[in-house]
Amino acid sequence: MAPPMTPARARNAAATRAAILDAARKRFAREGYDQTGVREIAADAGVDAALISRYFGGKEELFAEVLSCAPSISELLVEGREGFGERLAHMLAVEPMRDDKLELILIMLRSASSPKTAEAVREHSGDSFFGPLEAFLGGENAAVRARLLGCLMLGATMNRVMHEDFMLDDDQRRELCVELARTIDHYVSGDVCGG
Amino acid sequence: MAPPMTPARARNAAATRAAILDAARKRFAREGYDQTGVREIAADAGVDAALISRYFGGKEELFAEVLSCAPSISELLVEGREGFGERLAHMLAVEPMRDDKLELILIMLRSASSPKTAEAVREHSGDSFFGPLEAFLGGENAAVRARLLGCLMLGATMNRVMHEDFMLDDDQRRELCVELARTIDHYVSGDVCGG
DNA sequence: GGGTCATGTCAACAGGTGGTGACTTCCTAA
DNA sequence: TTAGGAAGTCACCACCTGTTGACATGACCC
Repeated sequence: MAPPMTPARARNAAATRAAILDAARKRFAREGYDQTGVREIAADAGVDAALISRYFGGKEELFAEVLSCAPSISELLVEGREGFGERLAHMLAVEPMRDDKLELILIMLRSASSPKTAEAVREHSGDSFFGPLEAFLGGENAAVRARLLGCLMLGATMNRVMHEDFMLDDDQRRELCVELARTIDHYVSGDVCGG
Repeated sequence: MAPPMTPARARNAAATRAAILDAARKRFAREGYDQTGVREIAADAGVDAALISRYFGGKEELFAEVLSCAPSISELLVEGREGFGERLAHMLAVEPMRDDKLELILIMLRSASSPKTAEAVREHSGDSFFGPLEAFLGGENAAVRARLLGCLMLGATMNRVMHEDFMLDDDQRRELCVELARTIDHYVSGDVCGG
């Protein structure tokens, strides 16, 4: 008589930790820190809620751990400058939301207002967002251009999730994508538009 | 012998309502819906927390009322197209945060993640943000350009409040302002940059 | 001046939150 | 085979939140 339902993972602490971390990352990205309860995370992970406090110390520490494990912005940059604007704009505006790519932005976006997480989000976006972006851009005013790109990325993502796909139809979203790509490339290259 | 401490407002329902509304607007803009408790709002307004439910039906209805009373984006548009980009960029990036101007954006920003308010925010931003903006822009693709401006405004505001003034010094913020103004004017005029 | 209704106060409740400690179960090493 | 500890489960606590109903008090009209 086997145990009623060994849930694919049999008393493996590392796997349990990973499962919690994974469930938390998805929940935080979709709902934000405040709207996510430890019981929901635990249910998703198939574990008891008490384990979250046991393994991570608490919900707040779990969030910090999620942030530090989340994929950095670097994954967007490895393909280099060629067609960067188009790729990024496409991902921001027309592609179906890729959780694995935009997850970090979504987490930051939806948890930036919570005082418990604001500090962690701020620190992490400095280290894992603007840092790599500045290095990628290079040049004298890289910091400023990185912020401009950041505005565009955060604003686009927020607008897209707040309203359903910007409240635009597919054609309009493609138009938006074209303009977005131009602006992004403009910020990347660093040359001015109007003289 | 005057009453011991008539707190500036003596059993005036309209004034009490207004005081609650005012306190709520400021709190919602600074902390967001979730982080604001009815007891805090009531304390700011100098009234009892029970009056919020009595006058507005509940916290959620109070938020809706705040939204519908908040100044629309139109106030930014009345000065017309001349120097619009520079004015807007200046306000977004270098001016000290004007509560009266950016309050609506801040409220939407900080309360967009809460399921209780998401619907109201979505509706209101359609009616009071993108609507007037589209009308202001005019032209064939006004809807798309309005969204682009929306991305920039939301993203800039979010970046500015998330990090302390973009994590930039004054000179860099002025640089950022210049580029921002260019991009804004570009979206407003609707002509393309690179050919 | 007294009745009456609007206005304001207070205490308590129900629901939900994260966290904690005692208990059980399973694996493993002596 | 059996102690011992790791891994997991459960019940419960303390806290906070929005809301409600009963009560007090003021103003206003007859």
